[in-house]
Amino acid sequence: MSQDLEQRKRGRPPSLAARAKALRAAHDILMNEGFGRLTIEAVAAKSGVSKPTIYRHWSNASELAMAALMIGYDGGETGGGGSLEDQLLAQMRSLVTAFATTRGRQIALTLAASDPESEMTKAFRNRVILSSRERGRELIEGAVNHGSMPAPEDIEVLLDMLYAPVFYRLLLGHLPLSLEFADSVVRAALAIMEVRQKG
Amino acid sequence: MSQDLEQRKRGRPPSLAARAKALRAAHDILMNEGFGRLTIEAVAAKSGVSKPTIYRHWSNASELAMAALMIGYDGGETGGGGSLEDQLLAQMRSLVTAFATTRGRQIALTLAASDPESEMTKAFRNRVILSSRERGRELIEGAVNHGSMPAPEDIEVLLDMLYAPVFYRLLLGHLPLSLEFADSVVRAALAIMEVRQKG
DNA sequence: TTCTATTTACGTTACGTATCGTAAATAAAT
DNA sequence: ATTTATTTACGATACGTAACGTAAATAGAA
Repeated sequence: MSQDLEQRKRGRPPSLAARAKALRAAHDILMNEGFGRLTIEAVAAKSGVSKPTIYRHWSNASELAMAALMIGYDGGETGGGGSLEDQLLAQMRSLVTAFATTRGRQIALTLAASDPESEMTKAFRNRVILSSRERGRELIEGAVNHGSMPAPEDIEVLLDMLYAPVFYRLLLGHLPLSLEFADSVVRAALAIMEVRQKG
Repeated sequence: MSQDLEQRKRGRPPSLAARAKALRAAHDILMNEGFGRLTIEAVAAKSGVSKPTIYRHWSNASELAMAALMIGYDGGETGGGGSLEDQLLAQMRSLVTAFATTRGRQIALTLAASDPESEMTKAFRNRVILSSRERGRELIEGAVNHGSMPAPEDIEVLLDMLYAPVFYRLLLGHLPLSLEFADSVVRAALAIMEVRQKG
């Protein structure tokens, strides 16, 4: 076997097909019936994947729910090319798309509003809020190192200004979380950087 | 409430109907499908009694199987009246009746042949073999105290001669376990007692 | 190269319990 | 005597795992 391919473990490999079936079923239940109806038994029944197999991939229903929620959200990682603005725009749009639906927002709210110490809440915060912010940091630091933009005076402030408005709307729901809104936030944040550079 | 009636516990009483339904279903499964098919899930499905309720009455499938097996066996306790011979005959017939069917014998064999330390085997030994023997002891001692027969020289030997042949045939199956056989054993044992009395 | 042995995953079925809403009982208050 | 409060059992549903037979893979022997 070629040395640049990861050597496959002995024995029957885990089935990506089974995993995908379970995730799709979980996603369907989340979107169509709601968070409360997402149970291991329901996913097994709907997907045809056995409970032992589901438990081989995820520890509990919360983990599965989180993974299912993430199906439509790739963290902007596909936006590898283009300028910093292009990349940030791609990430923001992906983020917004994942939660813009009514049900998506309900689920996110349920997650964020539950016990702060619950696995679900911690998973949401880590997987979505903090990881999005870290991805943004990577993009900005990459652009600075690349010489395509000057180092910001305070990158933490910049990151907060990028992501706070999106999660603010997501969690409060007082105004629509649209792609236009995502674009505006990115452009405004970058404009601040340009002003600072000129001033 | 009358003081000679056991005061009923507070709260919802256990349901004798539920218990009876579960026992009947278990008995049907034992007789029609065999010991291996007797599972808590099968009994719940067949009887309509929930698994939690079944577990309130019996600790596991083995206990339930034993209880179901005993449905047709009342330990000869109904033979309250009559002579010692009448009582022993009634008990022996009841015992034989419980195991005389092909399936009954298969089940008893399965029980007796399994791991000597298993709960099932212990339960069978205690509930059937030893308790039958103890019931016989009670009947004989009752008759002696009653003055209707003299004390046997060795009651343990007498009990063995009464019950060993029945269980011997039950467990080996080399000859039929019939009501006539039960009658013969009782009469032979009593005849020995009479001979000893005269000799 | 083919065959056999071994390892690991999958599905089936069962286990035994947790949680919750409801039912059936008694105890206490009115 | 009636109503309300409290206790305990029931059924529904879900959880998470055990055991087993089979499938899908690699490793080793021939």
